[in-house]
Amino acid sequence: MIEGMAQNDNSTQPAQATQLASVSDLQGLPDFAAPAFSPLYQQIKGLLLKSLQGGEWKPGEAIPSEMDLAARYRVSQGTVRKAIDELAADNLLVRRQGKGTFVDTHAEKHAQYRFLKLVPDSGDQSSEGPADRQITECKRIRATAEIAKLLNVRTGDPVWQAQRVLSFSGAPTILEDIWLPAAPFKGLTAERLADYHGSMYALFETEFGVRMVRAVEKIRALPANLMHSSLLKIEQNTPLLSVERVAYTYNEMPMELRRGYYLTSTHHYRNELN
Amino acid sequence: MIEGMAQNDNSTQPAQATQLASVSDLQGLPDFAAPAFSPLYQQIKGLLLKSLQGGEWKPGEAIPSEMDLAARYRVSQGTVRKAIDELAADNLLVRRQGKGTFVDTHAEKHAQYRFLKLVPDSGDQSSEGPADRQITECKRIRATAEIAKLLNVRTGDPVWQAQRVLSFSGAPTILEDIWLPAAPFKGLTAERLADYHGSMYALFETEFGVRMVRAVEKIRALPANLMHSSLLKIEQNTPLLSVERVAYTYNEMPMELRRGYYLTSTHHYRNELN
DNA sequence: CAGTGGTCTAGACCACTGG
DNA sequence: CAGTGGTCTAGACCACTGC
Repeated sequence: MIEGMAQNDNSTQPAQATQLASVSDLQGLPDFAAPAFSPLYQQIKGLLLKSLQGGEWKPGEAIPSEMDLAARYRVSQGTVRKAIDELAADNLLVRRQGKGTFVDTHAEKHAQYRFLKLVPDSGDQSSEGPADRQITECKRIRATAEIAKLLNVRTGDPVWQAQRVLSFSGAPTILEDIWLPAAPFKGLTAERLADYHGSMYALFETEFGVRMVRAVEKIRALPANLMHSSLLKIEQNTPLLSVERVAYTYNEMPMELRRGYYLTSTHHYRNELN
Repeated sequence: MIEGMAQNDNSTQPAQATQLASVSDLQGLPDFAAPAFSPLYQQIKGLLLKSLQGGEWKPGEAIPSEMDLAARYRVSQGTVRKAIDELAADNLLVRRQGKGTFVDTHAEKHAQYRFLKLVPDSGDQSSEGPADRQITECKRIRATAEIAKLLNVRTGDPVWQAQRVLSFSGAPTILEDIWLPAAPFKGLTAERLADYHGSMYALFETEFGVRMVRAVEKIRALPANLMHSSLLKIEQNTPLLSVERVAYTYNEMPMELRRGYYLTSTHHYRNELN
């Protein structure tokens, strides 16, 4: 099927965008639905995405060269290039001049804290040592309606519930409650969480083949309750930054719910707006 | 000088990247300094940026067509295109197929709340009416050392200090303290702030020619003090989201310091991570 | 219909990496 | 040195806008 796409009949004329049979044709959408023109490079992007999801190329590995992909899909290098450009912009791929294009991974220095935006007030991330991680809980429970909805599973489905405390320079600073659908994370234990050296998302990739691609956070201020105060060693009602994060893998599939409580006396959440 | 750049001597061969005399040559940097190769399209981007800063094209206006710019700079359309692509990605320009490329502006629907990430918990931004804005203060003061440093002016320099309260559906929700360097905002008054229909950044553009391009926020949780509680009509010590924002115009020049205090009982700060 | 941005190709050369 | 991504060009045609 790959072979048949976007073939150009006239070899002296450059090929133009060729429309594959679109999904809407098969679904019998009404005529007033937009014809959904999609340029060639978007279709290529879709095919690359499918290969990434399917695990044809694993995190950290190189994908075929632009020339190879151009040959495979029967399009020009420039078209492949544009597709890869977009995937690189989405942080799914990483280009390295002279070496190749690689599947991005959380298991690398540059992406160590990709989703953690809490930084010391000094601004110097490296001034403080690596975070000390303490797993305080890891058990299998049944999803409440609320959790189930956010994780896109059914109420009562099995999910992992974990809790951990992160300390910087010995000071407990972050408390996190984490929920994961049980199925994709079969075999998770507190030990594996505790023993792993690297970010939690790197572990998800390495041990379970689940790559987080995107996340959405809802941030609030709220007073520390009894649990917060005892685990973070602060007084009750101390204002905490509440960060509810839903992380998604490919296909907008939610794979993690994380409720973080950040102590912001010596750190702050840093955000850039463009 | 524009005419002389990147001229191609050989008309049968495509031109290659031509290196203009670089700044470092003039500054006599040591030899071990990187030669700072910069591709043609980056140089074009720089020239476009200079025209934007210089006000050659004003917010909302169309810039010359890609073909015109290619002719002006003596490069191919593709090279201009790539320069514009980057400026569009930075939200400095907006492309509109069939119409042209325009200087982006805050004075438009799609950018109305570009820097305000507080949304109602319902998620439906349009469910609540437009914010009710109440200016509670606008006066000229002398910059404290702290304010001066963030605004990149000298301690004691004149700055505007304004305060306002935003209410959604009648409920006070946001309190903002705002500091602006006095010089670029000559003639600001509480009336002008109050009377203007549109975002504050749109006013800055329209009335003072100051276009905010980028901003950085530091977010914390803190307890409401007396002032917060009275202006937002809440109890003291209610946890508030504290959002300190520094907004920059071209050239990384800070032009506004804004300290926002958000009530997060019915709203939350929404952030997307990629 | 002309003019704009958007897509696609083919081919050349440059910059960088590693054997 | 070969192989990779990065830049640049020239030219063609497509999609969209507005007169």
